[in-house]
Amino acid sequence: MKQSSLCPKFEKGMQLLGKRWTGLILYQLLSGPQRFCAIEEALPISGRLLSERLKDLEKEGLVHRHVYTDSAPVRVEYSLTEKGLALEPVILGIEKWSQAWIELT
Amino acid sequence: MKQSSLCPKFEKGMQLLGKRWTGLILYQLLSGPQRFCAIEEALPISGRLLSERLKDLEKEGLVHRHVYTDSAPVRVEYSLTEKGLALEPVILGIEKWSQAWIELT
DNA sequence: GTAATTAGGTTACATTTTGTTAGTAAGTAT
DNA sequence: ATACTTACTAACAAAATGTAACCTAATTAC
Repeated sequence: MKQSSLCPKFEKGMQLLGKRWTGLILYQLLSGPQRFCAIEEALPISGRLLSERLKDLEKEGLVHRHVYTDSAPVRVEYSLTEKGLALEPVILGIEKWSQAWIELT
Repeated sequence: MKQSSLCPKFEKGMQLLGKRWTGLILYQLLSGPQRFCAIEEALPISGRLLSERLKDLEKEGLVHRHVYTDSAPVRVEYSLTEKGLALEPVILGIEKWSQAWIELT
């Protein structure tokens, strides 16, 4: 791997979205705060990876994690931060492009 | 992995962009048709993977491959198809988001 | 009291995908 | 004949992913 003349911010941003599941998880959260199991059911992703991705996204500040300790079993809700929400147009753009251009085999 | 109620077109589109390097390769081609070695130099990607990704993108119809046999050594030029070019706003959107929100550690 | 259930994970391990390095084919230049 | 170039491909190690089983703590069913 060589040096690139790419903007490091852009490179990092692409690395985030260019990771499997990230886009779909963010898309799912666009419809509102959701619990772990709700996201797991909505996407064809396994619990292991969902957990891993949510941890990444939280670390990068795109997703917020809120634990409700009042009820049991514990409920954990994930929601988009301002930074995550700022990706909405991009994600909806991908959705539109897919509708327009992708053909199913 | 479970069933999802996701739109299959969107899922496939995300799968494309959610593959490592795809976004950066398309970004690079936005600046015009380019040769294999030019893309390789512009991005921190190895020849093996660049070759693999370009083959994928060609198969999906986002990229066109043109071989110039007149000169030697052979020149191969890659360019965006209409379908690939249609992703321009999305890719530039990711660039803008990265500039605005990514902080370098 | 014992067993089963639920939510949100984690561990262990097989399979795939990546990254790295070396090598190939066809045609030039020396 | 030897070296050099472009655009790859083969071989193999390292990392990421998919799959299944298990864990903890509280709650309910029997």
